[in-house]
Amino acid sequence: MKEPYHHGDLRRGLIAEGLRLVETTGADGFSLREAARGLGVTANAAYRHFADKSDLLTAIAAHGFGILSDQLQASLEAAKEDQAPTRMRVVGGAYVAFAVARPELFRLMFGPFGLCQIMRLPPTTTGPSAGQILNGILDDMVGQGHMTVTARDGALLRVWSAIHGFALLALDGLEGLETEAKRDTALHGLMGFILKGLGDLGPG
Amino acid sequence: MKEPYHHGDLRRGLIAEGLRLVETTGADGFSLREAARGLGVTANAAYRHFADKSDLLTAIAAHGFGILSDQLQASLEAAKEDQAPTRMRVVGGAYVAFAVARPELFRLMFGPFGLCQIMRLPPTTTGPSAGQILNGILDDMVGQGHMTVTARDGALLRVWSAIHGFALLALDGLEGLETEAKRDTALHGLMGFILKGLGDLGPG
DNA sequence: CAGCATAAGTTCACAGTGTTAACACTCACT
DNA sequence: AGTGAGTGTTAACACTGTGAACTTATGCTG
Repeated sequence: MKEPYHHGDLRRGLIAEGLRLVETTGADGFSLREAARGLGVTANAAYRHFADKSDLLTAIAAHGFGILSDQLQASLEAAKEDQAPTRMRVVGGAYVAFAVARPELFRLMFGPFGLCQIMRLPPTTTGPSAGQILNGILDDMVGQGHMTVTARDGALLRVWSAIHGFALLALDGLEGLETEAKRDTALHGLMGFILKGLGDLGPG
Repeated sequence: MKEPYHHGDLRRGLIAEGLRLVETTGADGFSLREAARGLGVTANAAYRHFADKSDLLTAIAAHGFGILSDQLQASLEAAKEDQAPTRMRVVGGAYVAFAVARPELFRLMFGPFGLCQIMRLPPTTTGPSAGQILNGILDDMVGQGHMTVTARDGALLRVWSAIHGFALLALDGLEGLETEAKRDTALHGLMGFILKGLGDLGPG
Protein backbone atom coordinates (compact mmCIF):
# COMPACT_ATOMS: atom_id res chain seq x y z
CA MET A 1 0.00 0.00 0.00
CA LYS A 2 2.35 2.67 -1.18
CA GLU A 3 1.59 6.10 -2.51
CA PRO A 4 1.08 6.10 -6.25
CA TYR A 5 3.96 7.50 -8.22
CA HIS A 6 1.73 9.97 -9.98
CA HIS A 7 -0.23 12.42 -7.99
CA GLY A 8 -3.19 12.62 -10.28
CA ASP A 9 -3.53 16.32 -10.80
CA LEU A 10 -0.51 17.91 -9.28
CA ARG A 11 -1.09 21.19 -11.03
CA ARG A 12 -4.45 21.68 -9.40
CA GLY A 13 -3.04 20.35 -6.14
CA LEU A 14 -0.20 22.83 -6.09
CA ILE A 15 -2.55 25.69 -6.80
CA ALA A 16 -4.83 24.63 -3.97
CA GLU A 17 -2.04 24.05 -1.46
CA GLY A 18 -0.33 27.22 -2.66
CA LEU A 19 -3.51 29.18 -2.09
CA ARG A 20 -3.71 27.80 1.42
CA LEU A 21 -0.10 28.77 2.12
CA VAL A 22 -0.43 32.22 0.60
CA GLU A 23 -3.43 32.93 2.78
CA THR A 24 -1.60 31.89 5.93
CA THR A 25 2.01 32.85 5.23
CA GLY A 26 1.46 35.71 2.83
CA ALA A 27 2.70 35.86 -0.74
CA ASP A 28 6.16 36.81 0.42
CA GLY A 29 7.40 33.99 2.55
CA PHE A 30 5.52 31.63 0.29
CA SER A 31 7.78 28.74 -0.59
CA LEU A 32 7.45 26.46 -3.56
CA ARG A 33 9.21 23.72 -1.64
CA GLU A 34 6.77 23.96 1.22
CA ALA A 35 3.83 23.73 -1.14
CA ALA A 36 5.32 20.61 -2.69
CA ARG A 37 5.99 19.12 0.73
CA GLY A 38 2.37 19.68 1.64
CA LEU A 39 1.41 17.34 -1.18
CA GLY A 40 4.09 14.77 -0.35
CA VAL A 41 5.94 15.50 -3.52
CA THR A 42 9.41 16.70 -4.44
CA ALA A 43 9.86 20.40 -5.11
CA ASN A 44 11.15 19.77 -8.61
CA ALA A 45 7.98 17.94 -9.55
CA ALA A 46 6.38 21.37 -9.62
CA TYR A 47 8.57 22.30 -12.56
CA ARG A 48 6.67 19.87 -14.77
CA HIS A 49 3.62 22.06 -14.34
CA PHE A 50 4.97 25.55 -13.77
CA ALA A 51 7.91 27.33 -15.31
CA ASP A 52 8.81 29.21 -12.15
CA LYS A 53 7.80 29.94 -8.66
CA SER A 54 6.37 33.15 -10.09
CA ASP A 55 4.42 31.14 -12.63
CA LEU A 56 2.81 29.18 -9.81
CA LEU A 57 1.99 32.39 -8.00
CA THR A 58 0.36 33.75 -11.12
CA ALA A 59 -1.73 30.60 -11.40
CA ILE A 60 -2.82 31.00 -7.79
CA ALA A 61 -3.75 34.60 -8.48
CA ALA A 62 -5.77 33.54 -11.52
CA HIS A 63 -7.58 31.02 -9.37
CA GLY A 64 -8.28 33.85 -6.95
CA PHE A 65 -9.97 35.82 -9.69
CA GLY A 66 -12.25 32.88 -10.28
CA ILE A 67 -13.23 32.84 -6.62
CA LEU A 68 -13.81 36.59 -6.66
CA SER A 69 -16.09 36.36 -9.67
CA ASP A 70 -18.11 33.60 -8.06
CA GLN A 71 -18.43 35.61 -4.90
CA LEU A 72 -19.62 38.70 -6.75
CA GLN A 73 -22.08 36.69 -8.76
CA ALA A 74 -23.38 35.00 -5.62
CA SER A 75 -23.90 38.35 -3.94
CA LEU A 76 -26.01 39.44 -6.88
CA GLU A 77 -28.31 36.45 -6.58
CA ALA A 78 -29.95 37.96 -3.52
CA ALA A 79 -30.44 41.30 -5.28
CA LYS A 80 -31.67 39.90 -8.56
CA GLU A 81 -34.91 41.85 -8.48
CA ASP A 82 -33.46 45.18 -7.39
CA GLN A 83 -32.73 48.20 -9.48
CA ALA A 84 -29.27 48.57 -10.99
CA PRO A 85 -27.96 51.17 -8.52
CA THR A 86 -28.78 48.89 -5.62
CA ARG A 87 -27.07 45.99 -7.33
CA MET A 88 -24.08 48.23 -7.85
CA ARG A 89 -23.98 48.84 -4.11
CA VAL A 90 -24.26 45.14 -3.43
CA VAL A 91 -21.46 44.10 -5.73
CA GLY A 92 -19.27 46.89 -4.39
CA GLY A 93 -19.83 45.59 -0.90
CA ALA A 94 -19.01 42.06 -1.96
CA TYR A 95 -15.81 43.22 -3.64
CA VAL A 96 -14.56 44.98 -0.52
CA ALA A 97 -15.71 42.11 1.67
CA PHE A 98 -13.64 39.71 -0.41
CA ALA A 99 -10.56 41.92 -0.12
CA VAL A 100 -10.90 42.26 3.63
CA ALA A 101 -11.68 38.60 4.20
CA ARG A 102 -8.74 37.34 2.15
CA PRO A 103 -6.19 40.14 2.22
CA GLU A 104 -3.16 38.09 1.25
CA LEU A 105 -4.89 36.55 -1.71
CA PHE A 106 -6.23 39.91 -2.81
CA ARG A 107 -2.76 41.44 -2.57
CA LEU A 108 -1.35 38.60 -4.64
CA MET A 109 -4.05 39.03 -7.26
CA PHE A 110 -3.09 42.65 -7.80
CA GLY A 111 0.59 42.32 -7.03
CA PRO A 112 3.45 41.98 -9.50
CA PHE A 113 2.57 38.33 -10.21
CA GLY A 114 -1.14 38.94 -10.42
CA LEU A 115 -3.37 40.65 -12.92
CA CYS A 116 -0.57 42.25 -14.90
CA GLN A 117 0.90 38.80 -15.61
CA ILE A 118 -2.44 37.11 -16.14
CA MET A 119 -3.34 39.63 -18.82
CA ARG A 120 -0.44 38.53 -20.98
CA LEU A 121 -1.66 34.95 -20.92
CA PRO A 122 -4.11 33.34 -23.32
CA PRO A 123 -7.50 34.30 -21.90
CA THR A 124 -9.26 31.46 -20.13
CA THR A 125 -12.90 30.76 -20.80
CA THR A 126 -14.21 30.72 -17.27
CA GLY A 127 -17.30 32.49 -15.99
CA PRO A 128 -17.85 36.22 -16.24
CA SER A 129 -15.00 38.25 -14.80
CA ALA A 130 -15.43 40.96 -12.22
CA GLY A 131 -15.23 43.55 -14.97
CA GLN A 132 -17.98 41.89 -16.98
CA ILE A 133 -20.24 41.76 -13.95
CA LEU A 134 -19.77 45.46 -13.31
CA ASN A 135 -20.28 46.22 -16.96
CA GLY A 136 -23.57 44.37 -16.93
CA ILE A 137 -24.86 46.48 -14.08
CA LEU A 138 -23.71 49.66 -15.77
CA ASP A 139 -25.59 48.65 -18.90
CA ASP A 140 -28.69 48.11 -16.81
CA MET A 141 -28.27 51.54 -15.29
CA VAL A 142 -28.40 53.05 -18.74
CA GLY A 143 -31.34 50.86 -19.68
CA GLN A 144 -33.25 51.82 -16.56
CA GLY A 145 -32.51 55.49 -17.06
CA HIS A 146 -30.16 55.91 -14.14
CA MET A 147 -27.30 57.04 -16.32
CA THR A 148 -26.88 58.76 -19.66
CA VAL A 149 -25.24 57.03 -22.59
CA THR A 150 -22.42 59.54 -22.65
CA ALA A 151 -21.65 58.91 -18.97
CA ARG A 152 -21.54 55.20 -19.76
CA ASP A 153 -18.33 55.56 -21.75
CA GLY A 154 -15.38 54.57 -19.59
CA ALA A 155 -17.63 54.18 -16.57
CA LEU A 156 -16.32 50.71 -15.76
CA LEU A 157 -12.84 52.05 -15.21
CA ARG A 158 -14.07 54.83 -12.96
CA VAL A 159 -16.29 52.64 -10.80
CA TRP A 160 -13.71 49.93 -10.52
CA SER A 161 -11.00 52.42 -9.63
CA ALA A 162 -13.01 53.82 -6.76
CA ILE A 163 -14.03 50.46 -5.33
CA HIS A 164 -10.64 48.90 -5.86
CA GLY A 165 -8.78 51.79 -4.30
CA PHE A 166 -11.13 51.72 -1.34
CA ALA A 167 -10.53 48.02 -0.85
CA LEU A 168 -6.78 48.46 -0.88
CA LEU A 169 -6.78 51.40 1.48
CA ALA A 170 -8.99 49.36 3.78
CA LEU A 171 -6.42 46.56 3.65
CA ASP A 172 -3.75 49.02 4.69
CA GLY A 173 -5.90 49.92 7.66
CA LEU A 174 -6.11 53.59 6.82
CA GLU A 175 -7.55 55.72 9.56
CA GLY A 176 -11.28 55.72 9.21
CA LEU A 177 -11.25 52.14 7.98
CA GLU A 178 -9.90 50.22 10.95
CA THR A 179 -13.10 48.59 12.15
CA GLU A 180 -15.77 46.85 10.16
CA ALA A 181 -18.37 49.36 11.31
CA LYS A 182 -16.33 52.31 10.10
CA ARG A 183 -15.66 50.54 6.83
CA ASP A 184 -19.35 49.93 6.29
CA THR A 185 -20.38 53.52 6.71
CA ALA A 186 -17.43 54.72 4.68
CA LEU A 187 -18.29 52.25 1.96
CA HIS A 188 -21.89 53.38 1.96
CA GLY A 189 -20.65 56.92 1.47
CA LEU A 190 -18.31 55.84 -1.27
CA MET A 191 -21.02 54.05 -3.22
CA GLY A 192 -23.21 57.11 -2.96
CA PHE A 193 -20.32 59.17 -4.23
CA ILE A 194 -19.83 56.78 -7.14
CA LEU A 195 -23.49 56.71 -8.11
CA LYS A 196 -23.62 60.48 -7.89
CA GLY A 197 -20.55 60.75 -10.10
CA LEU A 198 -22.22 58.44 -12.61
CA GLY A 199 -25.26 60.66 -12.65
CA ASP A 200 -27.68 59.24 -10.16
CA LEU A 201 -28.13 59.55 -6.45
CA GLY A 202 -29.38 56.02 -6.03
CA PRO A 203 -31.85 54.93 -3.38
CA GLY A 204 -31.38 56.39 0.07
CA MET B 1 44.53 54.44 1.87
CA LYS B 2 41.97 51.97 2.96
CA GLU B 3 38.26 52.26 3.37
CA PRO B 4 37.20 53.56 6.76
CA TYR B 5 35.82 50.96 9.10
CA HIS B 6 32.68 52.94 9.68
CA HIS B 7 30.48 53.82 6.81
CA GLY B 8 29.21 57.10 8.12
CA ASP B 9 25.49 56.74 7.72
CA LEU B 10 24.81 53.18 6.77
CA ARG B 11 21.14 53.40 7.57
CA ARG B 12 20.58 56.14 5.04
CA GLY B 13 22.92 54.38 2.64
CA LEU B 14 21.02 51.14 2.81
CA ILE B 15 17.73 52.90 2.24
CA ALA B 16 19.14 54.71 -0.79
CA GLU B 17 20.77 51.63 -2.28
CA GLY B 18 17.73 49.57 -1.40
CA LEU B 19 15.51 52.04 -3.18
CA ARG B 20 17.73 51.75 -6.25
CA LEU B 21 17.56 47.97 -6.15
CA VAL B 22 13.82 47.86 -5.56
CA GLU B 23 13.24 50.07 -8.57
CA THR B 24 15.36 47.87 -10.83
CA THR B 25 14.84 44.39 -9.41
CA GLY B 26 11.40 44.81 -7.93
CA ALA B 27 10.51 44.37 -4.28
CA ASP B 28 10.47 40.64 -4.65
CA GLY B 29 13.91 39.60 -5.71
CA PHE B 30 15.26 42.39 -3.58
CA SER B 31 18.14 41.07 -1.54
CA LEU B 32 19.46 42.53 1.67
CA ARG B 33 22.85 41.04 0.93
CA GLU B 34 22.99 42.68 -2.45
CA ALA B 35 22.13 46.05 -0.98
CA ALA B 36 24.94 45.65 1.55
CA ARG B 37 27.34 44.59 -1.20
CA GLY B 38 26.47 47.72 -3.14
CA LEU B 39 27.81 49.76 -0.24
CA GLY B 40 30.90 47.59 0.21
CA VAL B 41 29.67 46.34 3.53
CA THR B 42 28.83 42.98 5.02
CA ALA B 43 25.22 41.90 5.01
CA ASN B 44 25.14 41.58 8.77
CA ALA B 45 26.08 45.21 9.24
CA ALA B 46 22.54 45.97 8.17
CA TYR B 47 21.24 44.32 11.30
CA ARG B 48 22.69 47.15 13.39
CA HIS B 49 20.19 49.47 11.72
CA PHE B 50 17.24 47.29 10.80
CA ALA B 51 15.62 44.45 12.64
CA ASP B 52 14.77 42.50 9.52
CA LYS B 53 14.82 42.54 5.81
CA SER B 54 11.19 43.50 6.07
CA ASP B 55 12.10 46.36 8.38
CA LEU B 56 14.47 47.70 5.74
CA LEU B 57 11.76 47.37 3.11
CA THR B 58 9.38 49.31 5.31
CA ALA B 59 11.96 52.05 5.72
CA ILE B 60 12.38 52.21 1.95
CA ALA B 61 8.62 52.46 1.56
CA ALA B 62 8.49 55.26 4.10
CA HIS B 63 11.18 57.08 2.15
CA GLY B 64 9.04 56.60 -0.93
CA PHE B 65 6.16 58.35 0.76
CA GLY B 66 8.44 61.30 1.36
CA ILE B 67 9.29 61.44 -2.33
CA LEU B 68 5.62 61.17 -3.27
CA SER B 69 4.68 64.05 -1.00
CA ASP B 70 7.44 66.22 -2.44
CA GLN B 71 6.30 65.37 -5.94
CA LEU B 72 2.69 66.25 -5.22
CA GLN B 73 3.67 69.48 -3.52
CA ALA B 74 5.92 70.39 -6.44
CA SER B 75 3.10 69.79 -8.91
CA LEU B 76 0.96 72.21 -6.95
CA GLU B 77 3.53 74.99 -7.18
CA ALA B 78 2.65 75.53 -10.83
CA ALA B 79 -1.08 75.65 -10.05
CA LYS B 80 -0.83 77.85 -7.00
CA GLU B 81 -3.16 80.49 -8.38
CA ASP B 82 -5.81 78.14 -9.74
CA GLN B 83 -9.13 77.25 -8.24
CA ALA B 84 -9.34 74.22 -5.97
CA PRO B 85 -10.93 71.84 -8.51
CA THR B 86 -8.13 72.49 -10.95
CA ARG B 87 -5.56 71.90 -8.24
CA MET B 88 -7.36 68.66 -7.47
CA ARG B 89 -6.91 67.61 -11.07
CA VAL B 90 -3.26 68.55 -10.97
CA VAL B 91 -2.45 66.61 -7.86
CA GLY B 92 -4.41 63.62 -9.14
CA GLY B 93 -2.33 63.68 -12.27
CA ALA B 94 0.88 63.89 -10.26
CA TYR B 95 -0.19 60.97 -8.10
CA VAL B 96 -0.82 58.73 -11.08
CA ALA B 97 2.32 59.97 -12.81
CA PHE B 98 4.34 58.96 -9.79
CA ALA B 99 2.82 55.50 -9.72
CA VAL B 100 3.44 54.93 -13.40
CA ALA B 101 6.96 56.35 -13.34
CA ARG B 102 8.07 54.29 -10.36
CA PRO B 103 5.82 51.24 -10.34
CA GLU B 104 7.98 49.00 -8.18
CA LEU B 105 8.39 51.63 -5.52
CA PHE B 106 4.69 52.41 -5.59
CA ARG B 107 3.86 48.73 -5.22
CA LEU B 108 6.21 48.46 -2.28
CA MET B 109 4.68 51.51 -0.64
CA PHE B 110 1.24 49.92 -0.67
CA GLY B 111 2.36 46.33 -0.33
CA PRO B 112 2.47 44.21 2.82
CA PHE B 113 5.61 46.00 4.04
CA GLY B 114 4.39 49.45 3.12
CA LEU B 115 1.75 51.74 4.49
CA CYS B 116 0.15 49.16 6.75
CA GLN B 117 3.46 48.67 8.56
CA ILE B 118 4.41 52.33 8.54
CA MET B 119 1.16 53.24 10.25
CA ARG B 120 2.08 51.17 13.31
CA LEU B 121 5.33 53.09 13.69
CA PRO B 122 5.84 56.30 15.65
CA PRO B 123 4.77 59.01 13.21
CA THR B 124 7.68 60.90 11.70
CA THR B 125 7.58 64.65 11.50
CA THR B 126 8.32 65.11 7.84
CA GLY B 127 6.50 67.40 5.45
CA PRO B 128 2.79 67.18 4.73
CA SER B 129 1.68 63.73 3.69
CA ALA B 130 -0.26 62.98 0.54
CA GLY B 131 -3.44 62.82 2.60
CA GLN B 132 -2.84 66.24 4.13
CA ILE B 133 -2.25 67.76 0.72
CA LEU B 134 -5.52 66.36 -0.59
CA ASN B 135 -7.30 67.49 2.55
CA GLY B 136 -6.03 71.01 2.04
CA ILE B 137 -7.49 71.16 -1.44
CA LEU B 138 -10.79 69.73 -0.25
CA ASP B 139 -10.97 72.45 2.41
CA ASP B 140 -10.38 75.04 -0.27
CA MET B 141 -13.16 73.55 -2.35
CA VAL B 142 -15.55 74.10 0.52
CA GLY B 143 -14.17 77.58 1.11
CA GLN B 144 -14.55 78.50 -2.54
CA GLY B 145 -18.06 77.11 -2.68
CA HIS B 146 -17.31 74.15 -4.90
CA MET B 147 -18.52 71.66 -2.31
CA THR B 148 -20.98 71.61 0.54
CA VAL B 149 -19.85 71.09 4.11
CA THR B 150 -21.82 67.87 4.38
CA ALA B 151 -20.12 66.47 1.27
CA ARG B 152 -16.79 67.35 2.85
CA ASP B 153 -17.15 64.66 5.49
CA GLY B 154 -15.18 61.60 4.47
CA ALA B 155 -14.34 63.15 1.14
CA LEU B 156 -10.63 62.48 1.48
CA LEU B 157 -11.20 58.76 1.60
CA ARG B 158 -13.43 58.83 -1.45
CA VAL B 159 -11.13 60.95 -3.57
CA TRP B 160 -8.06 59.03 -2.56
CA SER B 161 -9.79 55.71 -3.21
CA ALA B 162 -10.66 56.68 -6.73
CA ILE B 163 -7.25 58.07 -7.62
CA HIS B 164 -5.37 55.29 -5.87
CA GLY B 165 -7.40 52.57 -7.50
CA PHE B 166 -6.91 54.16 -10.86
CA ALA B 167 -3.16 54.30 -10.35
CA LEU B 168 -3.00 50.64 -9.43
CA LEU B 169 -5.17 49.49 -12.28
CA ALA B 170 -2.95 51.53 -14.57
CA LEU B 171 0.07 49.71 -13.17
CA ASP B 172 -1.58 46.42 -13.97
CA GLY B 173 -1.98 47.62 -17.53
CA LEU B 174 -5.73 47.19 -17.59
CA GLU B 175 -7.23 47.48 -21.01
CA GLY B 176 -7.92 51.11 -21.69
CA LEU B 177 -4.84 52.15 -19.75
CA GLU B 178 -2.02 50.61 -21.75
CA THR B 179 -0.64 53.74 -23.38
CA GLU B 180 0.07 57.09 -21.85
CA ALA B 181 -2.41 58.77 -24.16
CA LYS B 182 -5.22 56.45 -23.13
CA ARG B 183 -4.31 56.91 -19.50
CA ASP B 184 -4.45 60.68 -19.85
CA THR B 185 -7.93 60.78 -21.31
CA ALA B 186 -9.15 58.16 -18.87
CA LEU B 187 -7.66 60.12 -16.00
CA HIS B 188 -9.30 63.29 -17.21
CA GLY B 189 -12.60 61.47 -17.21
CA LEU B 190 -11.95 60.07 -13.77
CA MET B 191 -11.17 63.47 -12.29
CA GLY B 192 -14.37 64.84 -13.78
CA PHE B 193 -16.22 61.90 -12.26
CA ILE B 194 -14.64 62.61 -8.89
CA LEU B 195 -15.43 66.31 -8.94
CA LYS B 196 -18.96 65.55 -10.00
CA GLY B 197 -19.32 63.09 -7.17
CA LEU B 198 -18.08 65.71 -4.77
CA GLY B 199 -20.67 68.13 -6.04
CA ASP B 200 -18.99 70.20 -8.67
CA LEU B 201 -18.33 69.74 -12.35
CA GLY B 202 -15.09 71.64 -12.30
CA PRO B 203 -13.73 73.65 -15.20
CA GLY B 204 -14.08 72.16 -18.66
C1' DC C 1 -0.29 -7.86 -26.51
C1' DA C 2 4.66 -5.96 -26.99
C1' DG C 3 7.23 -1.97 -27.41
C1' DC C 4 8.22 2.49 -27.03
C1' DA C 5 7.81 7.66 -26.74
C1' DT C 6 6.41 10.79 -23.48
C1' DA C 7 4.65 12.68 -19.36
C1' DA C 8 5.46 13.00 -14.48
C1' DG C 9 8.25 12.40 -10.39
C1' DT C 10 12.96 11.55 -8.12
C1' DT C 11 17.70 12.36 -6.59
C1' DC C 12 21.84 15.10 -6.60
C1' DA C 13 23.90 19.36 -6.74
C1' DC C 14 24.73 24.36 -6.49
C1' DA C 15 24.62 29.12 -5.75
C1' DG C 16 22.36 32.46 -3.02
C1' DT C 17 19.48 34.11 0.88
C1' DG C 18 18.03 35.65 5.74
C1' DT C 19 19.59 35.34 10.20
C1' DT C 20 22.22 34.13 14.63
C1' DA C 21 26.29 34.15 17.64
C1' DA C 22 30.73 35.43 18.75
C1' DC C 23 34.40 38.48 17.80
C1' DA C 24 37.00 43.06 16.37
C1' DC C 25 37.53 47.70 15.51
C1' DT C 26 36.76 52.77 16.34
C1' DC C 27 34.96 56.72 18.34
C1' DA C 28 33.40 59.84 22.15
C1' DC C 29 33.95 60.85 26.81
C1' DT C 30 35.87 60.88 31.38
C1' DA D 1 44.83 56.55 28.85
C1' DG D 2 40.90 53.72 29.36
C1' DT D 3 36.48 52.16 28.95
C1' DG D 4 31.87 51.41 27.00
C1' DA D 5 28.75 51.83 23.44
C1' DG D 6 28.18 51.67 18.69
C1' DT D 7 29.37 49.70 14.40
C1' DG D 8 31.24 46.30 11.32
C1' DT D 9 33.29 41.41 10.49
C1' DT D 10 33.70 36.34 10.18
C1' DA D 11 31.81 31.74 10.61
C1' DA D 12 27.99 28.96 10.42
C1' DC D 13 23.15 27.19 9.65
C1' DA D 14 18.90 26.12 7.69
C1' DC D 15 16.48 27.08 3.85
C1' DT D 16 15.29 28.50 -0.85
C1' DG D 17 14.81 28.36 -6.19
C1' DT D 18 16.44 25.95 -9.89
C1' DG D 19 19.23 22.98 -13.36
C1' DA D 20 20.78 18.21 -14.97
C1' DA D 21 20.51 13.49 -15.17
C1' DC D 22 17.85 9.54 -13.94
C1' DT D 23 13.57 6.55 -13.01
C1' DT D 24 8.94 5.24 -13.23
C1' DA D 25 4.32 5.08 -14.93
C1' DT D 26 1.04 5.91 -18.83
C1' DG D 27 -0.95 5.72 -23.18
C1' DC D 28 -0.46 5.15 -28.10
C1' DT D 29 0.85 2.32 -32.10
C1' DG D 30 2.10 -1.82 -34.67
